[in-house]
Amino acid sequence: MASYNPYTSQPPVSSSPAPANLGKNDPLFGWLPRNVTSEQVLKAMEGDVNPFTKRPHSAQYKKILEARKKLPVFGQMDDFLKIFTKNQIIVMVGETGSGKTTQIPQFVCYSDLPHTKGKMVACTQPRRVAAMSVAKRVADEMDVPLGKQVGYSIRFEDMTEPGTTFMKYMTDGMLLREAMNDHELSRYSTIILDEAHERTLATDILMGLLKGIARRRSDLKIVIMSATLDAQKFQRYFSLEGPEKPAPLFKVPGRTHPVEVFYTQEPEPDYCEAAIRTVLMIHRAEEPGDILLFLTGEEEIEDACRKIKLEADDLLNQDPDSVGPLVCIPLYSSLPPQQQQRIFDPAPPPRVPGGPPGRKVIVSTNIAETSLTIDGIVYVVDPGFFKQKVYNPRIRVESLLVTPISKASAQQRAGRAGRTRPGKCFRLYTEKDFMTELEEQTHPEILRTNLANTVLELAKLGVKDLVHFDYVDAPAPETLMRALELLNYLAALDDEGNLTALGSIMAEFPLDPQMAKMLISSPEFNCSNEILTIVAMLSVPNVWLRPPNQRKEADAAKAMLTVPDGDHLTLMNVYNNYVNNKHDKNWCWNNYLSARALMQAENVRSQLLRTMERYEIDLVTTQDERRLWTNIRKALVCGFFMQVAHKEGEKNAYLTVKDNQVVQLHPSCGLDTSPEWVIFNEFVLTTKPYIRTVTEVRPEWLLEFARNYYDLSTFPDGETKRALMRVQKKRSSKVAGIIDSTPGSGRSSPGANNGDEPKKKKRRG
DNA sequence: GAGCACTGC
Repeated sequence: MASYNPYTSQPPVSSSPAPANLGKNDPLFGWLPRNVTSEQVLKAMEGDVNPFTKRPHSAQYKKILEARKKLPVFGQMDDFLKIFTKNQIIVMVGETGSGKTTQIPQFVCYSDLPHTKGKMVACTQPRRVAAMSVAKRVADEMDVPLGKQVGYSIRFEDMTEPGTTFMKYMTDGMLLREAMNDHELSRYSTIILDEAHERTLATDILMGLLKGIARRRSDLKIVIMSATLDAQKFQRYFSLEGPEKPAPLFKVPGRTHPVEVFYTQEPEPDYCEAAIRTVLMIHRAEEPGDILLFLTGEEEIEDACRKIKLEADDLLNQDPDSVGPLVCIPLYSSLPPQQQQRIFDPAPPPRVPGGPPGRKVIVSTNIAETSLTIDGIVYVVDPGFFKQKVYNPRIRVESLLVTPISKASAQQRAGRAGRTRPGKCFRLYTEKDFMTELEEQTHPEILRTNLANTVLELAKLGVKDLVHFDYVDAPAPETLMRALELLNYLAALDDEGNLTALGSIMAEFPLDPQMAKMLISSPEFNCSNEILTIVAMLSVPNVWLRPPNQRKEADAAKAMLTVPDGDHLTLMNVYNNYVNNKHDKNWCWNNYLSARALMQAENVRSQLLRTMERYEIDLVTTQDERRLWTNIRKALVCGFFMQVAHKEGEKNAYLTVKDNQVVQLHPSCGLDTSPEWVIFNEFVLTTKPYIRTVTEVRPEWLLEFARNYYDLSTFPDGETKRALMRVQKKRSSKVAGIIDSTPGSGRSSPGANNGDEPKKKKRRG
């Protein structure tokens, strides 16, 4: 045998097939997959031939390599490779600036050699932009074109080449999707979960899955990358051989500058006012350097920017010799990208040459804590609050609450001051409160959210017992019960909790179960074309723009597009008009519509259409408009029968069916009457309990298309139940009238409204 | 008569 077989002394955890024989001049000649030394890797990296493409390394490559060598993680390659060789699961901690996201996956590729066995290395990210930009960087570092050996996969964009790509960055949600149709994730030899400490829903579910897969697939290696504070928890969670053997930890220091932290002496009663005062104090008294202030939402941010600007201009006029000019830049996600770019503008120049330098203040939501990094920040002002989604399973409502941040979050915020040079962080709470009042970690998303979608995904992932699934943190039983109950009513799960054929298709759609059910049912009502549009519109951010100084004009424009029969029909009408106006941005602008959101809706619509085609769900429509609208409203009932409210009393007060929550129509609602029965897309708890995106429905549809849920014997007593009973009585006598066609036995008169004809509308008010 | 923390499929 001429060539050496590299697999004879392979460690037991691997069961990979033998690679193609390598010639003596191949940079990988003689390497033992998963038993590669740092000497071998360094030699290959510094060699003239790219070991993965067999092409000469470019000059650019060598330059980048020199920069990579300065990263803290690079100096620990040897340690990493040793620990990777010896273990199936590793927990790795690398602080900001360590280079872990770009380097560790490359080290893994050099050791694992996935391309020699037809496998891939995956590295997940919580955000799309991160997956894209890191993949681009790593492709450059490995001297390959993006989308070939190194690629990425995110929703709407697959930049990989089957058979060529062996290093794939992807969003955590995307890997979860793949797992639904490949329960063992068999395409991957190593899976790296990055930013695990963020505890997104997808990462949490992946951790549970991977723990199970690791037991069945000894050839799969797993690397969990996280921030310091969470490492122990993950080490314990991934101790496959019992609690006394936690998963090994690999730790890399960060490369940041020290940040001095200051606390207030007393608690601040008004954090917004205190924040503004602190920013101005820094501006007056501290060395040059930009400021980052964390507030909780758009309104607070815009208000603070106005006030800071006013006061700073005053200071500049009073004392131009010692105070420089100041610009204040708001930052939150609903700002158009162009305005978000402003955060990278340089600070303003001195007002006069040689005068005091200018300063930039960024007033931001939590988006600047994780998603966006801004270089040049020297001062952080942290009032200690953020808006958090919380779910109340009892009344099935998610709401946003201003809550104190966690210690981990406070640490992260402070760190934003030390990216380019030593900085300062001003915390607007006392040190005692920091020590005693703040939680260690932010609650993971799985504990704060409606899990209907997740439970359906888990069922599709083959998890039989959802309650006893090995969660890193188990959700509240009531939240799981609510999800199981909804999915059972939607017929996605049977009474034993098993996934039905319908549920299996529902899970394929990137939609909430109610919307998936509605879409799948819609061909029966000859309106799948329209329901598809409505579902797409409901999946994107609000399309209505309402600039503060043009509210009247915006409302008038909205009225022109409103369909008084229901907000769902209005959404469809907006989309159709958008398409009829050739997707014109100016048309959007003139009608106070967000072109960005409408483009997104179009994108989502075409993705959903592809899934429909895959499952042969017909795209059909009804020609007659009034008939079409009725059919659409019937199809709505098939998904949203649990989100129905009944008008009770005089003053537009509604009561949700079964839950008996008192709610009102949201002021954005376009109905011109207040109908007796309405279906709603969401229940929001803001200043009052509101139902938003509302359409009128007929009670007989509820009884007909959602028989199980509208089994009146399960209803609490009350006006809703009595009203439904009257409808039921009428229906049964109508049915009796049809069966026993004796004249006069049926109550219904000929030509009674059968639901296909429009009703006359009463004007409200 | 009111919003819209942030992601992801």
